[in-house]
Amino acid sequence: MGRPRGFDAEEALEAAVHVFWAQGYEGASLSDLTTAMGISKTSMYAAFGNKDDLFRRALEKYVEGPADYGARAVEEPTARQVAAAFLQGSVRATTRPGSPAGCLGVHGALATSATAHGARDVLVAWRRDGESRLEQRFRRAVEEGDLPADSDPARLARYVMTVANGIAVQAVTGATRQDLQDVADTALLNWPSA
Amino acid sequence: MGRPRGFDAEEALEAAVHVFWAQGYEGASLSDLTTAMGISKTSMYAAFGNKDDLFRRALEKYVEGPADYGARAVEEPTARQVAAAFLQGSVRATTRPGSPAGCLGVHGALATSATAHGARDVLVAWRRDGESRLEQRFRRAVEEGDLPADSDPARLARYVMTVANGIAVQAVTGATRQDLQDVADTALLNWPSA
DNA sequence: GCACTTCCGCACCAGGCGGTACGGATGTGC
DNA sequence: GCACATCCGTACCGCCTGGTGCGGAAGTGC
Repeated sequence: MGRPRGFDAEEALEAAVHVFWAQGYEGASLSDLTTAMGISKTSMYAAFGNKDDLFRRALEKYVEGPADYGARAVEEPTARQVAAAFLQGSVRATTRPGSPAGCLGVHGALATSATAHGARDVLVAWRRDGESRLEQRFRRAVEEGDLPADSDPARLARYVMTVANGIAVQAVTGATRQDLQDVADTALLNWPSA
Repeated sequence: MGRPRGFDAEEALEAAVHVFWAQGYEGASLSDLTTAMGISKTSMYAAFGNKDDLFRRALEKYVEGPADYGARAVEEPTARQVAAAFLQGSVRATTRPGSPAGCLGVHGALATSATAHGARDVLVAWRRDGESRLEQRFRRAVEEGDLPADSDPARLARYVMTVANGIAVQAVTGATRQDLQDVADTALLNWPSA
């Protein structure tokens, strides 16, 4: 009952994802966001709560969409393929034509003004979670004999995540998709095998 | 002649370096800066110009101080030692006790609000310059027979820089010095040799 | 101790920030 | 078509931003 919402919330959220992706949490002002979303501040507050809530919703949408390569990578059959898929996924996500360069998560995680601490903490937790999923996957690979028994799953996971983070930084500062694919390939030259 | 300045400009600049390092260009407000520097806004403007100029001066001091590992690394005798020194330098600089975690350059390069474009461009240029110094050094290594003849110096340089950038991101989000040293070691396991 | 130069604390500026109060417009179920 | 719930444009809030004008205090060389 009552008058229904005059805009598509999912579409508006999609627009917000792009703004946060391009400008980070702090760099994205409410004006930037609502202009891109095509709605007024009032509508945004009614529909999403506040800037912080909007960011969390946007992050969810980002994780399920452009950044779903993490969840898919761990499904690969071997540890090497997991690592390759993860890095290739990060290369593609951070250099996607028509989308902002870089990674929404990395942008936001480095935001440091006091008002952005909430957003930052969410992102740090997300990154940690991704790393721990990789670690568990690599631990399974050791059990399955797919990685040498003396491998250190935590260390490998951290290595892969670090390279992916570096790729995100490079993408923002102008590296091309091919440049970064070369980096990803280079990073995997020494991958341990059982 | 006239009344001399009541504070040490180099000391004040040092304080500004720490604030920019911890909070990035956008995250560091004039209040944050002048409070840490122990001077008034007026004095800061008289001594340094404006926020942008202050940032450039701070970056210079950062490059000559905490981030001088780049210039020193390329002096190492072999390409492998160059890469190892560069990565170890970045690990140490980004996890230095008593200093902010992470890299001033990476923080600032990801700052994206329109007012920060000046600072960002300076940092992107700095990063590019560092990468090209590494590339030149690796090209020399190929000539000297220190790297295989079919090595790609640009690719190796980009790889090293990418890992270093990833290290900076990880440092901000809580990785320890030991964690990151492990990452650096892992990154060098596959280093090509002639 | 004088004339002069520089410093620097205070009060202020316009503009943007995230966020909200209000009330008329708009659509709903009955 | 009525009563009601919801939407949303406007106008506004206090606060902080980077930056400045002013005038008295402070130190200089002579």
